[in-house]
Order: sequence, then structure tokens, then C-alpha cells
Amino acid sequence: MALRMRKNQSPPHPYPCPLTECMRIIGGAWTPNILWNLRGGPRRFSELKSDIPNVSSKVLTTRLRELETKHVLIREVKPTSPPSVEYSLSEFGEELIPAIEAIAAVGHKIKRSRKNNHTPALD
Amino acid sequence: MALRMRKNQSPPHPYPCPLTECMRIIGGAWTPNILWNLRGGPRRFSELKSDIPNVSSKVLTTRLRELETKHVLIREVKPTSPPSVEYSLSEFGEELIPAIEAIAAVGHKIKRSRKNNHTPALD
DNA sequence: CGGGATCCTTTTTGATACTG
DNA sequence: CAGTATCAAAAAGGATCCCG
Repeated sequence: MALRMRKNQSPPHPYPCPLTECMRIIGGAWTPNILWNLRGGPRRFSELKSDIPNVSSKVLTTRLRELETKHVLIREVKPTSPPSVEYSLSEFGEELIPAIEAIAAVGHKIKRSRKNNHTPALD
Repeated sequence: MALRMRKNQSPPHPYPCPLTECMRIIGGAWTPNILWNLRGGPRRFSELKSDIPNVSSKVLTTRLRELETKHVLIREVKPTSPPSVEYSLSEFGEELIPAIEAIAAVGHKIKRSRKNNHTPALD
């Protein structure tokens, strides 16, 4: 009787499968996009900002900070004037790319079937 | 001057890259899990519920309905008593599996490096 | 068994304005 | 350029009870 499960108040992120780990990284809004745009090499803040048309500075910053914390990407401040900051994928970040591309591949399939009017009716 | 971009009030889901399409499908909490557990064949509601330990009925239902609407999976009511409902991947749903598996693969890598204490510090 | 209906809390996102 | 601060809105998620 000593250890008793609390039924309610489940732990923050309950599920224990191999999917969660990755989803917690790429799950945020715009995150896949950031990774996508870094796949070709380093990008600066303002480049990313225009790569990703509707993202706000705030959200972009937030996402970048998260990814940095998680060691997915590397932030390098170049001592130029005006200041510029370059973001690039870490080695670990590179390992996410196959997943990102698999996701993009699905996106392409969807777009194609929409055109051909096989319309998997996504909306 | 006829067509003028509204700068504010961005559309519901702004970003226009091939990633969005798929992320809108698999992005919900537990959604990857559901897909993951359906990859081996049809599952019933209660099976999924116990496949995915901490999910609530409500959320599970919500996700399943969404996926059904998006034609990712098929819901079949079996006229048994007590009633049972079987969910399975549609043909389109099967096309998501590679992405799901790529995501899971990343999850495995992460877990492995945690064990070996390469710790990519994900928390 | 397989949910639906409510209600409520947390988390996330965004708009806007400002700064070194 | 590369952010920060603040505020507000909205989704998303969860708890609980109920039902055929």
C-alpha cells in the first residue's frame, strides 16, 4: 500500500513511445520550417524571418532558443556591425533532417493529390 | 491596387511549405501514437486506449475523429454486443507511416545517446 | 464498450511597440 | 540587425460526469 498511483494529475508528458522524443523537438509551430530552412547551411535571423513569411520575431526567437537549448542548432554571433547572428544545425540537428524530409514528402504527396483531385480532403 | 495584402490578421495556418500539410495531421497530442499503433493493423477504441496509457477518452476520440475526417483512418462499427469499433489506416494513412517511422527513428537515437551519456540534453 | 457534453486550466501563439 | 517586453487571444488538453 505504500506506493499508490495518483490517478489524476498525470505527469507533464505522459507517453512513453519513441515518437514523443522527436515530436517534442519538432512539434512547435514553425519549428519544422526552421529546420527545413537550415538544412542547406547556416542562416541568419533575418534570413529565417523572411524564409518563413508569417512568423513573428517573438515566436521565431522563442523557437530558436528552444532548439538551441536542446542542442539541435548552434547560434553564433558574428562580431560585425551591424551585428549578425548565424544559426546552423548541430550534428544532432542533422539527425532530425530525415524525419523532416519524410514529413515534407508526405506534404508533397498531399499537394499532388489535391491537384489531381484525388483530394484526401484535408482541411 | 486592387489586390492588397492585409498585413495583420494572418490566415489560420500561415506557413506555406510542404511541412505544414503533414504537421497539421500528425501534430496533435497523441496523434503520432495513434498512427504508430495502427501500423500493425486495425485496433479497437479500447485497445488504443490501453496502447496509449495516459490518454483520456475525450482526447482519443477527438484525435480519432480528426483523423477520420482527414481520411487518414477508417472507422468501422462492428454490430456486436457489446458494440465494438475498429479503426484502421486508410490507404492515405499508410502514406504517413514512413514519416512516423522516421520520427520514431530519431526518438531511438535520442534514447540511445542518453544511455551512453552523449546526452543531447533534451528535457 | 465507445463515446458525448461540459467546464476549466494550461500552453501556445500572435500583435504591437520598443531597444542596443 | 536581432532581438525583448507586454498584453491579449486562442487553441489545446484534461477532469468529470453521463449515456445508449
